Amino acid sequence: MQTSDRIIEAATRLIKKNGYRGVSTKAIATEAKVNESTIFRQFGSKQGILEAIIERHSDIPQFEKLLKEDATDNPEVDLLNVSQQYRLFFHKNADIILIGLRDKGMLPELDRVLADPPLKLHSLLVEYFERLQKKKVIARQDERLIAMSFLSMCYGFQMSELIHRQYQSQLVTEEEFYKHSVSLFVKGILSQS
Amino acid sequence: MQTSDRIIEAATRLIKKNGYRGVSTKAIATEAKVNESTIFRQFGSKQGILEAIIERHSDIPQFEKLLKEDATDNPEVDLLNVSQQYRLFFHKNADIILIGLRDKGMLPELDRVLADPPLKLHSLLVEYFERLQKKKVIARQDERLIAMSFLSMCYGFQMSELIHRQYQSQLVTEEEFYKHSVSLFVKGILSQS
DNA sequence: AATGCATGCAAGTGCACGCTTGCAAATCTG
DNA sequence: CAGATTTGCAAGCGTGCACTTGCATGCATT
Repeated sequence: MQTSDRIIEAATRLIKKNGYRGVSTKAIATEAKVNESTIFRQFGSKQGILEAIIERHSDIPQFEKLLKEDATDNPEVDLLNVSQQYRLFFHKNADIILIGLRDKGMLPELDRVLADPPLKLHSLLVEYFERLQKKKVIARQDERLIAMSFLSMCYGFQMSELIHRQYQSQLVTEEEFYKHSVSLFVKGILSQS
Repeated sequence: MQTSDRIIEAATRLIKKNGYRGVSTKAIATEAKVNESTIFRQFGSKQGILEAIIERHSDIPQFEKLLKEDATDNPEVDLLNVSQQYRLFFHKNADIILIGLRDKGMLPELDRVLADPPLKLHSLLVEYFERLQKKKVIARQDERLIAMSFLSMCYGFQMSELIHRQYQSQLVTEEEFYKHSVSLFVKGILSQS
């Protein structure tokens, strides 16, 4: 069915821009070139559209694999992989994340898309750094803190891109940022204080 | 006048939680224990409340001083100061930032509170790192990139605290985070590749 | 050709919202 | 105390919103 796709896409575009409450079903219908009644026949209610948007974009990143089975225990390699995966996650879910920021608290599942990945990634990074310390690959230090530093760096860069992209011409490209940041971070955790 | 204060505080609380469009003037009146008509006599319109909220919180951070006149050119010291200032900025403007995230695009000034500080800080950091390189305090590297790494780290940590504080019990405290992160970052930019 | 289904169209319903107004009570000010 | 200002109260206005419904039309399947 092509109609409901057009509705979902139109709604996504508008809600991302104006927030759920800032968009009327009439506006969605116009944007989707569809009669307003069709929306309700397809999704039942306005909230039904939002649920459909979320369901369609449910894409949860798989950090476990990168930091456990596939880990090389060379932090420069592994962390670059993780950062790429995280970046990919932001790109795939950009719409939902932006909607989630605007309409936090509307749907529990929407909040989870926003809150879960960083939490999950932090705990995996803690485990990873613990292991590297036991193997004496990196210096002794508080794993919680280095995990948080690395996570904040990636999270901050991506969020800033999402939130401010329209206002600021790209200061640095994603690729050079991660290449440089990961190596800078690794130097930091390798060196003995 | 105590009445308008109560209205502004009530409105801030509610808008932060539900977004501008998610809060009715009636709800604000109830929360402020004030008659609804009083709101309009005081602020003229619903948008007038929002403008008053913004005006009241206009608090722009002064990074220039820290990175120019007062700079010690010891990066560990200066960057810790900057991070503290940035952290302070987030605390003072937490309400507005959260509202700005929700209702981006409603008022130009609201958008600016959100977008300007990171941009400004980035350009100041670029200048700062340029100078340290000329003085051979730190190794040769792209100032734009180290500035962005440091900024993203601070921005990411603070944004994550603002956005997720309710969901995640604090993983690390602000103080230990900055103490650790700054020193890790400085190690990274000091070491020769 | 007949049946069923998705859609368009037009009209409408009820409700919540932003906002106004007139008047009385309360509170402040000189 | 007198006058002015600020509030509460109650009623109401117009509008936009989410959502419904009945009917007509096109379109695909059998």
